[in-house]
Amino acid sequence: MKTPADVEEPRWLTDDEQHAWQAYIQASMLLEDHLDRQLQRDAGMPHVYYGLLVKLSWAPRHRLRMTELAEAAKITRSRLSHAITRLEKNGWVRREDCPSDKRGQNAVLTDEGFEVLKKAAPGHVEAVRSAIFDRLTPEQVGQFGDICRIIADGLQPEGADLPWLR
Amino acid sequence: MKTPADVEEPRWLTDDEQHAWQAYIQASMLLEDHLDRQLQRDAGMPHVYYGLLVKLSWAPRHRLRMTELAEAAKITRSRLSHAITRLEKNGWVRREDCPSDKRGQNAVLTDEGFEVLKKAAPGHVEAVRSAIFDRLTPEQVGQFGDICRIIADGLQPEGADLPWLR
DNA sequence: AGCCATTTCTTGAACTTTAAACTAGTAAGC
DNA sequence: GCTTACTAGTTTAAAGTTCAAGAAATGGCT
Repeated sequence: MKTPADVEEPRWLTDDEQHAWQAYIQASMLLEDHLDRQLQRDAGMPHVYYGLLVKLSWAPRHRLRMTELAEAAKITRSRLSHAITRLEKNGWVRREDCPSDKRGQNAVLTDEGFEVLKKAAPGHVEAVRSAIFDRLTPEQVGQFGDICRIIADGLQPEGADLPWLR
Repeated sequence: MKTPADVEEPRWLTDDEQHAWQAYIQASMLLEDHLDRQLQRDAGMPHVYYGLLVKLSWAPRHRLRMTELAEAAKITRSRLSHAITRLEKNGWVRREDCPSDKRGQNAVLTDEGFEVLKKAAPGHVEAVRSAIFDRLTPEQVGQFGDICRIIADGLQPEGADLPWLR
Protein backbone atom coordinates (compact mmCIF):
# COMPACT_ATOMS: atom_id res chain seq x y z
CA MET A 1 0.00 0.00 0.00
CA LYS A 2 1.39 3.35 -0.96
CA THR A 3 -0.17 5.48 1.75
CA PRO A 4 -1.05 3.52 4.88
CA ALA A 5 -3.96 4.93 6.84
CA ASP A 6 -1.74 6.33 9.58
CA VAL A 7 0.50 8.25 7.18
CA GLU A 8 -2.30 9.67 5.09
CA GLU A 9 -1.51 13.06 3.58
CA PRO A 10 -3.70 15.60 5.34
CA ARG A 11 -6.42 17.23 3.28
CA TRP A 12 -4.83 20.66 2.98
CA LEU A 13 -6.97 23.68 2.22
CA THR A 14 -7.57 24.58 -1.41
CA ASP A 15 -6.50 28.03 -2.55
CA ASP A 16 -10.04 29.35 -2.19
CA GLU A 17 -10.33 27.90 1.28
CA GLN A 18 -6.94 29.22 2.31
CA HIS A 19 -7.80 32.72 1.11
CA ALA A 20 -11.16 32.65 2.84
CA TRP A 21 -9.53 31.41 6.02
CA GLN A 22 -6.87 34.12 6.05
CA ALA A 23 -9.49 36.74 5.28
CA TYR A 24 -11.57 35.47 8.17
CA ILE A 25 -8.67 35.58 10.60
CA GLN A 26 -7.85 39.13 9.59
CA ALA A 27 -11.44 40.28 9.74
CA SER A 28 -12.05 38.75 13.15
CA MET A 29 -8.80 40.12 14.61
CA LEU A 30 -9.41 43.62 13.31
CA LEU A 31 -13.06 43.57 14.28
CA GLU A 32 -12.55 42.42 17.85
CA ASP A 33 -9.79 44.95 18.24
CA HIS A 34 -11.89 47.73 16.77
CA LEU A 35 -14.95 47.02 18.90
CA ASP A 36 -12.94 46.49 22.06
CA ARG A 37 -11.34 49.88 21.66
CA GLN A 38 -14.60 51.57 20.81
CA LEU A 39 -16.39 50.16 23.82
CA GLN A 40 -13.47 50.55 26.16
CA ARG A 41 -13.37 54.22 25.24
CA ASP A 42 -17.11 54.91 25.21
CA ALA A 43 -18.38 52.53 27.86
CA GLY A 44 -15.38 51.48 29.93
CA MET A 45 -15.61 47.79 29.15
CA PRO A 46 -14.48 45.28 26.54
CA HIS A 47 -16.82 43.90 23.91
CA VAL A 48 -17.49 40.60 25.66
CA TYR A 49 -18.62 42.39 28.82
CA TYR A 50 -20.90 44.62 26.80
CA GLY A 51 -22.35 41.47 25.26
CA LEU A 52 -23.16 40.17 28.73
CA LEU A 53 -25.12 43.30 29.58
CA VAL A 54 -26.98 42.96 26.29
CA LYS A 55 -27.98 39.37 27.02
CA LEU A 56 -29.17 40.38 30.47
CA SER A 57 -31.18 43.27 29.05
CA TRP A 58 -32.95 40.82 26.75
CA ALA A 59 -33.84 38.44 29.55
CA PRO A 60 -37.11 38.56 31.49
CA ARG A 61 -36.70 40.72 34.57
CA HIS A 62 -33.17 41.52 33.44
CA ARG A 63 -31.72 38.43 35.06
CA LEU A 64 -30.25 35.10 34.05
CA ARG A 65 -28.71 32.11 35.75
CA MET A 66 -24.93 32.13 35.49
CA THR A 67 -24.88 28.97 33.40
CA GLU A 68 -27.54 30.26 31.02
CA LEU A 69 -25.70 33.51 30.56
CA ALA A 70 -22.44 31.69 29.93
CA GLU A 71 -24.10 29.53 27.31
CA ALA A 72 -25.83 32.44 25.65
CA ALA A 73 -22.57 34.35 25.42
CA LYS A 74 -20.52 31.27 24.49
CA ILE A 75 -17.98 31.73 27.24
CA THR A 76 -16.87 29.43 30.02
CA ARG A 77 -18.45 29.67 33.44
CA SER A 78 -15.09 30.54 34.89
CA ARG A 79 -14.66 33.46 32.56
CA LEU A 80 -18.17 34.59 33.32
CA SER A 81 -17.58 34.37 37.04
CA HIS A 82 -14.59 36.69 36.79
CA ALA A 83 -16.43 39.01 34.43
CA ILE A 84 -19.46 39.33 36.69
CA THR A 85 -17.19 40.03 39.64
CA ARG A 86 -15.79 42.96 37.71
CA LEU A 87 -19.16 44.21 36.48
CA GLU A 88 -20.46 43.93 40.02
CA LYS A 89 -17.65 46.20 41.20
CA ASN A 90 -18.80 48.71 38.59
CA GLY A 91 -22.31 48.48 39.98
CA TRP A 92 -23.70 47.42 36.62
CA VAL A 93 -24.69 43.90 37.62
CA ARG A 94 -25.42 42.25 40.91
CA ARG A 95 -25.53 38.62 42.03
CA GLU A 96 -28.63 37.19 43.58
CA ASP A 97 -29.21 33.76 45.09
CA CYS A 98 -31.46 31.50 43.10
CA PRO A 99 -34.53 30.61 45.19
CA SER A 100 -35.14 27.19 43.63
CA ASP A 101 -31.55 25.90 43.61
CA LYS A 102 -29.25 26.87 46.42
CA ARG A 103 -26.20 26.31 44.23
CA GLY A 104 -27.49 28.76 41.68
CA GLN A 105 -26.81 32.42 41.19
CA ASN A 106 -28.66 34.93 39.08
CA ALA A 107 -26.79 37.73 37.42
CA VAL A 108 -29.05 40.77 37.50
CA LEU A 109 -28.62 43.89 35.42
CA THR A 110 -28.87 46.91 37.72
CA ASP A 111 -30.67 50.10 36.73
CA GLU A 112 -27.30 51.76 36.53
CA GLY A 113 -26.03 49.01 34.26
CA PHE A 114 -29.06 49.40 32.04
CA GLU A 115 -28.39 53.14 31.77
CA VAL A 116 -24.78 52.54 30.81
CA LEU A 117 -25.98 50.09 28.19
CA LYS A 118 -28.56 52.46 26.75
CA LYS A 119 -25.95 55.20 26.58
CA ALA A 120 -23.39 53.01 24.85
CA ALA A 121 -25.73 51.26 22.42
CA PRO A 122 -26.03 53.90 19.69
CA GLY A 123 -22.28 54.32 19.35
CA HIS A 124 -21.79 50.60 19.32
CA VAL A 125 -24.43 49.93 16.67
CA GLU A 126 -22.87 52.63 14.57
CA ALA A 127 -19.46 50.96 14.91
CA VAL A 128 -20.84 47.56 13.93
CA ARG A 129 -22.83 49.04 11.09
CA SER A 130 -19.99 51.00 9.58
CA ALA A 131 -17.57 48.10 9.95
CA ILE A 132 -19.88 45.47 8.51
CA PHE A 133 -23.42 46.09 7.39
CA ASP A 134 -22.95 49.33 5.52
CA ARG A 135 -20.40 47.51 3.40
CA LEU A 136 -22.46 44.45 2.52
CA THR A 137 -25.38 44.02 0.15
CA PRO A 138 -28.61 42.69 1.67
CA GLU A 139 -27.85 39.45 -0.14
CA GLN A 140 -24.42 39.25 1.49
CA VAL A 141 -25.93 39.92 4.90
CA GLY A 142 -28.08 36.85 4.39
CA GLN A 143 -25.13 34.76 3.23
CA PHE A 144 -23.02 35.96 6.13
CA GLY A 145 -25.69 35.00 8.64
CA ASP A 146 -26.23 31.59 7.08
CA ILE A 147 -22.54 30.79 7.02
CA CYS A 148 -21.92 31.93 10.58
CA ARG A 149 -24.90 29.97 11.82
CA ILE A 150 -23.61 26.81 10.14
CA ILE A 151 -20.21 27.25 11.76
CA ALA A 152 -21.67 28.06 15.17
CA ASP A 153 -24.09 25.13 15.07
CA GLY A 154 -21.28 22.80 14.07
CA LEU A 155 -19.28 23.75 17.14
CA GLN A 156 -22.06 23.41 19.66
CA PRO A 157 -22.19 20.23 21.70
CA GLU A 158 -24.79 18.68 19.40
CA GLY A 159 -27.52 17.75 21.82
CA ALA A 160 -26.20 19.72 24.74
CA ASP A 161 -29.61 19.89 26.30
CA LEU A 162 -30.86 16.66 24.72
CA PRO A 163 -28.39 14.11 26.04
CA TRP A 164 -30.58 11.18 25.05
CA LEU A 165 -29.99 12.02 21.41
CA ARG A 166 -26.26 11.66 21.58
CA MET B 1 -37.63 70.36 13.58
CA LYS B 2 -38.72 67.04 15.01
CA THR B 3 -35.40 65.30 15.38
CA PRO B 4 -32.43 67.65 15.71
CA ALA B 5 -29.14 66.27 14.40
CA ASP B 6 -27.76 65.61 17.86
CA VAL B 7 -30.76 63.58 19.00
CA GLU B 8 -31.07 61.54 15.81
CA GLU B 9 -32.42 58.05 16.43
CA PRO B 10 -29.55 55.64 15.78
CA ARG B 11 -29.87 53.40 12.75
CA TRP B 12 -30.51 50.16 14.63
CA LEU B 13 -29.81 46.85 12.96
CA THR B 14 -32.59 45.24 10.94
CA ASP B 15 -33.72 41.77 11.99
CA ASP B 16 -31.57 40.17 9.31
CA GLU B 17 -28.56 42.19 10.39
CA GLN B 18 -29.15 41.45 14.04
CA HIS B 19 -29.40 37.72 13.38
CA ALA B 20 -26.29 37.74 11.24
CA TRP B 21 -24.43 39.72 13.87
CA GLN B 22 -25.39 37.37 16.70
CA ALA B 23 -24.51 34.37 14.55
CA TYR B 24 -21.13 35.91 13.82
CA ILE B 25 -20.40 36.57 17.48
CA GLN B 26 -21.28 33.01 18.39
CA ALA B 27 -19.30 31.51 15.54
CA SER B 28 -16.20 33.56 16.29
CA MET B 29 -16.33 32.86 20.03
CA LEU B 30 -16.81 29.13 19.55
CA LEU B 31 -14.22 28.95 16.81
CA GLU B 32 -11.48 30.78 18.68
CA ASP B 33 -12.20 28.68 21.72
CA HIS B 34 -12.16 25.46 19.73
CA LEU B 35 -8.91 26.22 17.91
CA ASP B 36 -7.19 27.54 21.02
CA ARG B 37 -7.93 24.32 22.84
CA GLN B 38 -6.94 22.15 19.92
CA LEU B 39 -3.60 23.89 19.48
CA GLN B 40 -2.91 24.25 23.17
CA ARG B 41 -3.38 20.52 23.49
CA ASP B 42 -1.53 19.43 20.34
CA ALA B 43 1.14 22.09 20.02
CA GLY B 44 1.36 23.83 23.38
CA MET B 45 0.40 27.28 22.16
CA PRO B 46 -2.69 29.38 21.49
CA HIS B 47 -4.00 29.97 18.00
CA VAL B 48 -2.51 33.45 17.60
CA TYR B 49 0.98 32.15 18.40
CA TYR B 50 0.57 29.36 15.89
CA GLY B 51 -0.42 31.99 13.34
CA LEU B 52 2.84 33.82 13.98
CA LEU B 53 4.86 30.70 13.24
CA VAL B 54 2.85 30.23 10.05
CA LYS B 55 3.58 33.77 8.86
CA LEU B 56 7.27 33.28 9.57
CA SER B 57 7.30 29.99 7.71
CA TRP B 58 5.89 31.76 4.66
CA ALA B 59 8.49 34.51 4.73
CA PRO B 60 11.76 34.38 2.79
CA ARG B 61 14.49 32.90 4.98
CA HIS B 62 11.88 32.27 7.66
CA ARG B 63 12.28 35.75 9.10
CA LEU B 64 10.34 39.00 9.32
CA ARG B 65 10.78 42.39 10.88
CA MET B 66 8.74 42.72 14.05
CA THR B 67 6.54 45.43 12.60
CA GLU B 68 5.88 43.47 9.41
CA LEU B 69 4.95 40.40 11.39
CA ALA B 70 2.65 42.42 13.61
CA GLU B 71 0.91 43.89 10.58
CA ALA B 72 0.62 40.54 8.85
CA ALA B 73 -0.94 38.98 11.92
CA LYS B 74 -3.07 42.04 12.71
CA ILE B 75 -1.84 42.35 16.27
CA THR B 76 -0.20 45.23 18.12
CA ARG B 77 3.56 45.46 18.35
CA SER B 78 3.31 45.20 22.10
CA ARG B 79 1.37 41.99 21.90
CA LEU B 80 3.85 40.64 19.39
CA SER B 81 6.77 41.57 21.58
CA HIS B 82 5.35 39.54 24.46
CA ALA B 83 4.45 36.67 22.18
CA ILE B 84 7.91 36.46 20.66
CA THR B 85 9.46 36.55 24.12
CA ARG B 86 7.42 33.52 25.00
CA LEU B 87 8.08 31.69 21.74
CA GLU B 88 11.79 32.44 22.17
CA LYS B 89 11.69 30.75 25.57
CA ASN B 90 10.25 27.72 23.83
CA GLY B 91 13.12 27.80 21.38
CA TRP B 92 10.73 28.09 18.42
CA VAL B 93 11.70 31.60 17.38
CA ARG B 94 14.77 33.72 17.95
CA ARG B 95 15.41 37.45 17.69
CA GLU B 96 18.10 38.81 15.44
CA ASP B 97 19.36 42.36 15.03
CA CYS B 98 18.46 43.99 11.75
CA PRO B 99 21.67 44.91 9.90
CA SER B 100 20.28 47.95 8.06
CA ASP B 101 18.43 49.57 10.98
CA LYS B 102 19.89 49.32 14.44
CA ARG B 103 16.45 49.79 16.01
CA GLY B 104 15.07 46.85 14.09
CA GLN B 105 14.65 43.23 15.08
CA ASN B 106 13.95 40.23 12.96
CA ALA B 107 11.89 37.38 14.33
CA VAL B 108 13.38 34.17 12.95
CA LEU B 109 11.68 30.79 12.95
CA THR B 110 14.13 28.24 14.35
CA ASP B 111 14.47 24.75 12.92
CA GLU B 112 12.88 23.44 16.05
CA GLY B 113 10.00 25.88 15.62
CA PHE B 114 9.56 24.74 12.05
CA GLU B 115 9.40 21.13 13.19
CA VAL B 116 6.77 21.93 15.78
CA LEU B 117 4.79 23.71 13.09
CA LYS B 118 5.03 20.83 10.64
CA LYS B 119 3.96 18.42 13.31
CA ALA B 120 0.97 20.53 14.36
CA ALA B 121 -0.22 21.54 10.90
CA PRO B 122 -2.17 18.41 9.89
CA GLY B 123 -4.21 18.37 13.06
CA HIS B 124 -4.88 22.05 12.79
CA VAL B 125 -6.00 21.93 9.17
CA GLU B 126 -8.27 19.08 10.08
CA ALA B 127 -9.79 21.15 12.88
CA VAL B 128 -10.36 24.14 10.60
CA ARG B 129 -11.71 21.96 7.85
CA SER B 130 -14.16 20.08 10.00
CA ALA B 131 -15.34 23.24 11.73
CA ILE B 132 -15.77 25.28 8.58
CA PHE B 133 -14.98 24.09 5.11
CA ASP B 134 -16.46 20.62 5.27
CA ARG B 135 -19.74 22.31 6.19
CA LEU B 136 -19.86 24.90 3.42
CA THR B 137 -20.57 24.57 -0.27
CA PRO B 138 -17.83 25.80 -2.63
CA GLU B 139 -20.12 28.71 -3.39
CA GLN B 140 -20.38 29.58 0.28
CA VAL B 141 -16.61 29.40 0.67
CA GLY B 142 -16.36 32.07 -2.02
CA GLN B 143 -19.01 34.22 -0.36
CA PHE B 144 -17.36 33.81 3.04
CA GLY B 145 -14.00 34.91 1.66
CA ASP B 146 -15.48 37.90 -0.14
CA ILE B 147 -17.39 39.08 2.90
CA CYS B 148 -14.46 38.68 5.28
CA ARG B 149 -12.17 40.50 2.89
CA ILE B 150 -14.60 43.43 2.66
CA ILE B 151 -14.77 43.66 6.44
CA ALA B 152 -11.01 43.34 6.86
CA ASP B 153 -10.26 45.92 4.19
CA GLY B 154 -12.72 48.32 5.74
CA LEU B 155 -10.92 48.16 9.07
CA GLN B 156 -7.40 48.63 7.75
CA PRO B 157 -5.87 52.08 8.01
CA GLU B 158 -6.73 52.92 4.40
CA GLY B 159 -3.34 53.82 3.00
CA ALA B 160 -1.29 52.47 5.86
CA ASP B 161 1.75 52.03 3.68
CA LEU B 162 0.80 54.84 1.29
CA PRO B 163 0.70 57.82 3.64
CA TRP B 164 0.69 60.32 0.77
CA LEU B 165 -2.77 59.10 -0.20
CA ARG B 166 -4.36 59.96 3.10
C1' DA C 1 -30.96 7.27 55.39
C1' DG C 2 -26.42 6.97 53.17
C1' DC C 3 -23.56 6.94 49.19
C1' DC C 4 -21.80 8.39 44.76
C1' DA C 5 -21.91 10.80 40.63
C1' DT C 6 -23.15 15.14 38.76
C1' DT C 7 -24.15 19.99 38.56
C1' DT C 8 -23.30 24.90 39.83
C1' DC C 9 -20.39 28.24 40.68
C1' DT C 10 -16.02 30.16 42.60
C1' DT C 11 -11.16 30.51 43.39
C1' DG C 12 -6.05 31.10 42.74
C1' DA C 13 -2.14 30.73 39.99
C1' DA C 14 -0.22 30.98 35.56
C1' DC C 15 -0.49 33.03 31.38
C1' DT C 16 -1.93 36.50 27.79
C1' DT C 17 -3.35 41.04 26.41
C1' DT C 18 -3.70 46.01 26.81
C1' DA C 19 -2.35 50.78 27.45
C1' DA C 20 0.95 53.92 28.35
C1' DA C 21 5.50 55.14 29.22
C1' DC C 22 10.13 54.55 27.87
C1' DT C 23 14.77 53.68 25.26
C1' DA C 24 17.24 54.04 21.32
C1' DG C 25 17.98 55.03 16.61
C1' DT C 26 16.64 57.54 12.33
C1' DA C 27 15.36 61.54 9.69
C1' DA C 28 14.30 66.26 8.60
C1' DG C 29 14.91 71.20 9.06
C1' DC C 30 17.64 74.77 9.91
C1' DG D 1 26.17 70.19 14.02
C1' DC D 2 21.88 70.81 16.71
C1' DT D 3 17.30 70.52 17.56
C1' DT D 4 13.00 68.39 16.96
C1' DA D 5 9.96 64.97 15.41
C1' DC D 6 9.22 60.47 14.33
C1' DT D 7 9.87 55.28 14.11
C1' DA D 8 11.02 50.51 16.08
C1' DG D 9 10.62 47.89 19.62
C1' DT D 10 10.39 46.86 24.62
C1' DT D 11 8.77 47.29 29.28
C1' DT D 12 5.73 47.90 33.24
C1' DA D 13 1.54 47.38 35.56
C1' DA D 14 -3.17 46.47 35.32
C1' DA D 15 -6.83 43.90 33.30
C1' DG D 16 -8.62 39.75 31.37
C1' DT D 17 -8.49 34.67 30.44
C1' DT D 18 -7.48 29.84 31.22
C1' DC D 19 -6.87 25.72 33.69
C1' DA D 20 -7.31 22.76 37.35
C1' DA D 21 -8.97 22.20 41.78
C1' DG D 22 -12.47 22.83 45.27
C1' DA D 23 -16.91 23.89 48.03
C1' DA D 24 -21.68 23.28 48.18
C1' DA D 25 -26.03 21.45 46.63
C1' DT D 26 -28.70 18.20 43.95
C1' DG D 27 -30.37 13.77 42.27
C1' DG D 28 -30.61 9.21 41.84
C1' DC D 29 -29.90 4.41 43.74
C1' DT D 30 -29.88 1.08 47.04
